[in-house]
Amino acid sequence: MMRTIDPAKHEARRRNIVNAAAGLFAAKGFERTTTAEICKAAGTSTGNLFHYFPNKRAIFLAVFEEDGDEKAEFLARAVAGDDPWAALLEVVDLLAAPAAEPTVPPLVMEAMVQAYRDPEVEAALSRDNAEEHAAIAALLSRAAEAGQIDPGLDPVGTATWIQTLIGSLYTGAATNPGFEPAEQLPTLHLILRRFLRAEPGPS
Amino acid sequence: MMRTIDPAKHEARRRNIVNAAAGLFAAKGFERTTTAEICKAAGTSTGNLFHYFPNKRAIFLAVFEEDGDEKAEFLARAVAGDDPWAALLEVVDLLAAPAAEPTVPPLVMEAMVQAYRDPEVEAALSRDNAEEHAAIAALLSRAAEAGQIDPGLDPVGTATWIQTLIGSLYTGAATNPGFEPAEQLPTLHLILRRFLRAEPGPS
DNA sequence: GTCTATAACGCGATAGAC
DNA sequence: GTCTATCGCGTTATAGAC
Repeated sequence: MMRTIDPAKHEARRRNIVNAAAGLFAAKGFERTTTAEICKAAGTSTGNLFHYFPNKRAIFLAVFEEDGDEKAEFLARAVAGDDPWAALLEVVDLLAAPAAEPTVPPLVMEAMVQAYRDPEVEAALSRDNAEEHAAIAALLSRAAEAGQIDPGLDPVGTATWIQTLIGSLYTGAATNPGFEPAEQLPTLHLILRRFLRAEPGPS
Repeated sequence: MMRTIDPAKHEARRRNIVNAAAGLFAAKGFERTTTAEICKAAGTSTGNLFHYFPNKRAIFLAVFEEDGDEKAEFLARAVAGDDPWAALLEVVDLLAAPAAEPTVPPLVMEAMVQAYRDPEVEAALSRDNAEEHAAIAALLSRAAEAGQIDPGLDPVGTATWIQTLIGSLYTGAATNPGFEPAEQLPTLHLILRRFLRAEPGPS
């Protein structure tokens, strides 16, 4: 008598719940989304939902616990590449890409707000942030050595600014109705090019 | 027997409630702040609170309905000034200044999130946004005419980017613990100078 | 024995009657 | 200005299906 059955079905059901919840969290926010709504959207029921997750917060956290591995690999490969400047632009594009999906920017906003009160959300976000920051800072250092960017810039502080510039695509998409992150990418590249590649120069 | 009393006292009491609520909204967010807490913090009681405001949302809205006049004046004066580039930097500093106050960034985050669902909040924010955007775009046009910045930049799109850059100071302060907007202002100026004043140049 | 569904509890918040 | 009715939420206790 197969004791524990297919973990595949378990995962599928779990994912189904997470996906349904993600849509609701994006549309209505965490607190205004009720567990009953999640159940209805996922086609399941209360008892079942609390069989997969201990509480509502755990569902929210699960939304953001994905695809960490692929990104880490990509970042590692980029840092190790030959052309730091080109790699930097690729990293920027990679990190900016999800902003074009309609549900992601509101979810990111919600996560930033929740990170304020919930230490677990805070931890999850800062882990991701630190990973990206390290990769960007490393690329900036290497690009400076290679003479591709202004060597006078502090890699740590500059990396933070690049992250906030990418973040602007998310906040912009979440707040301005007509803001299309994909359209803004060329401008972001232009800003970075002019900011980073500028001659040290006077004043 | 004076029927309707001093509107001054009314306003003071109202302001008192709004200020107390603002602190709580900043610390705990809108939904997690209870009307009872607001009452306690404001030193009043439930019935009295609902005498001044119809519901909790109205209190939240009142937090953001202030000092509109002074800012509008300042913007108008800046646009009319002699040196558009200097005026632009002054406008940036003015709009960035509140980010240094500890309670403001979380409140702004909360407002951006609430603007998604609440049309009234959305309206209030976009009114402010449009005002600032118009001023910045006008300054960009004048600075381009005066040969102070790259004339190839689209004033409308560039103004939006400048707004998001300023917004980064708020989101950065709200998310990164060690992020000090005041310290980042010089870097913001540097980014703007290099981005905007660059020669049109090739590539 | 693992998964799913129903139903109900306790809590706390809003709002309005007094 | 106090007090409290009403309602909706997250959660759990209980019981049935695969």
